[in-house]
Amino acid sequence: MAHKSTPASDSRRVPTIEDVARLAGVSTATVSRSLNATGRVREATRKAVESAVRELGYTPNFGGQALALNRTNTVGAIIPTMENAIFARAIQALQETLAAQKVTLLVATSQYLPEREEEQIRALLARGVDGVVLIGNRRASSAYALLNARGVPFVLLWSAPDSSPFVTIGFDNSAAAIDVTTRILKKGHRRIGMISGLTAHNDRADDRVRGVSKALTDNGLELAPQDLVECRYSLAEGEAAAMQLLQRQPRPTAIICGNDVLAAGALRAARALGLVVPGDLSVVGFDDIELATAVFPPLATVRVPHRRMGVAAGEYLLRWIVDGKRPPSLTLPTEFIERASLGNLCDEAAD
Amino acid sequence: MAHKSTPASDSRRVPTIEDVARLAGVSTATVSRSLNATGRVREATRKAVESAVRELGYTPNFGGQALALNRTNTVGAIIPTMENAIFARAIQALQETLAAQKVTLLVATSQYLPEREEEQIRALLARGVDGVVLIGNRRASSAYALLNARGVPFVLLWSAPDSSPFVTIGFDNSAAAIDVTTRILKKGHRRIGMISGLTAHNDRADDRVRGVSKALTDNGLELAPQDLVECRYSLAEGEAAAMQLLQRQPRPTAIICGNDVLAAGALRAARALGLVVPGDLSVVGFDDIELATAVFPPLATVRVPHRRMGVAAGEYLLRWIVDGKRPPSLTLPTEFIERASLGNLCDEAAD
DNA sequence: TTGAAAGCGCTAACAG
DNA sequence: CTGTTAGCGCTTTCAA
Repeated sequence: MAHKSTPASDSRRVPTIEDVARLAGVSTATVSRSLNATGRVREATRKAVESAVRELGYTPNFGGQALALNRTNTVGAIIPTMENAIFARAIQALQETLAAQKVTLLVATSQYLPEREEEQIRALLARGVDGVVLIGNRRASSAYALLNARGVPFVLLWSAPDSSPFVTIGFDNSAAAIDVTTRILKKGHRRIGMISGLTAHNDRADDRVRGVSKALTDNGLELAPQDLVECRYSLAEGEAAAMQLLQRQPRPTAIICGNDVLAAGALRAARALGLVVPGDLSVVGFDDIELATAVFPPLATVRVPHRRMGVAAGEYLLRWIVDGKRPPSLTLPTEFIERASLGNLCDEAAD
Repeated sequence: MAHKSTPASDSRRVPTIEDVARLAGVSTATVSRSLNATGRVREATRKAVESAVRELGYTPNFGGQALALNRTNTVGAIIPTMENAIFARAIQALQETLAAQKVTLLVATSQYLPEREEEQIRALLARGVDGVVLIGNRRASSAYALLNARGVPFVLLWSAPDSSPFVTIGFDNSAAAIDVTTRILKKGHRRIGMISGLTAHNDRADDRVRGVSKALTDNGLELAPQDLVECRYSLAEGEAAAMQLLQRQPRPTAIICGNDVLAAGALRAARALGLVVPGDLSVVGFDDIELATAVFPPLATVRVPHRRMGVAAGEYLLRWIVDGKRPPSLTLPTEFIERASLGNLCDEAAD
């Protein structure tokens, strides 16, 4: 008791709601009500509380609040990597959207490894996140089971609904790839190679390959096994993959890449082989990150709705967390961005 | 009481330590001890607890744990931006280091804005982070005051100790810039321009400018106001800045850039003006991110100890959090990376 | 409009 | 080696 009556002297101690209550001459309940604007509080009281808060520099204790509310105001996102800018814009937008509602974003990376992703899901859940954002819609059911067991709302980005019964906010990778391929065909290209990210656990990569393949088939061509090289999303691997494709005889006149990083690698390979882009070879990327215009020639690519996905993910999740009602999926458009790396084979022939 | 005796029927409820205790036939204290390996527990008991945990799918409640321990096992980092890869590798390394000790990393961005950074510090503190990582060592004292008031350990990355009394883990930006400049001078360049990030609230940028300036002065040259252009760290602004420098008569034979993104922009400007790099113009960057070798010609640049800073930040902070003892600062070496974008003016003259 | 008091789930003395 | 118990700081009935 004697201990309780003099804690104010302990100036180094982080102030609690009780300190505020004491200083304002009210109860802790009133402080809480006043701060959270829940329940009516007389204006004078509110003012008193406010000034006590200011004087003490009070901030609600996170643990206490989380415990009492059974809510952490935290959302977790697991992205494959932070090493390139692919997910940065979406994450940034997500963070801003959440922050506007006083919700913090926890970002983890999976390095494109399913086990690592599941580990991270577990970690986020253990930290009591109120919602989760994942990239892509194909993963082991055990991952979804974790989320469902806790009843934590989650949305999947970067993919279209697919057959998946989950909330998806993204775009149709396959359709986008079909569109790209069709445009390349229209330019007169017939020998087309593709460099893809590893499709094994990556629905986006897989869908893009399918799209290219379908478009070719629909036009009486085909994406033969040797026309497709899979590798990790790095400049060096993209370069090596392009080298491989360009060694073939006759070599492709166009290479479609699973993302802009791979495409930049392909550009480097072309240069190493003394090939001129787009004169000897056309290259198209995917994502439209800043890198696409940093290289030369600038990359024709597919612009993906980075920010809109991030914003929508935040909004959907926040609403879901509050009202408990699962939102519908959302599919956004992509846009083909024409740039110098894609050349017109017909024109050239006419040269 | 009647309520308390049947909660197990409530299968949807997230299990608590009490459920585990009940199922294992022990007390909650024993469960806690067993799980946290604090205090001796008989092997058989431990096994029983373990199986109960597994059966219920129990995970400690974050709020409860945070409240009891007065520790969230969370560290926050505030970086200027996620849009380019500059900080990605360090953050990744930091995250891995922390994760190994079951500590989660919270990443926020400040967009290079001091007010925004302070806001984020406040937010992190409100979330009860146990430690904080910031970039750079110059900021308003109010920012440091926030940290100190809460007594939260924090480290500053990317800079050298400077005059700052805080724990710094980084490198000497000025020395690195001097080194770069000296090398360029050795190559015979005499008209040297510089593109810098905005130095106003950015000690790294400022130190790099100082370094270049000092090296020039020491060699009987100078960095005149019109030889230096400041802009934001984007490709487009870097390009515009380079345009400005290259319009001068006589134009510089070398441009030193505050980072690789700016350098990539300079490369684009050179190309737009029909200048060949390094024949007509040399360009050097800073950071050595992947972009440096994605562009053509590949950028000579300064390799910064990204990963080592991230790892050290994690280790220092963890130790500090645990034992309460402030660690010393750490200054790491940088390395000049010679690549094709830097040409030899003497040789050329000799051609 | 306000206060008293009962938890939220967990840990750490303290006893045994 | 294990159980009892007293909080950690906050929110939220329930009364007044």
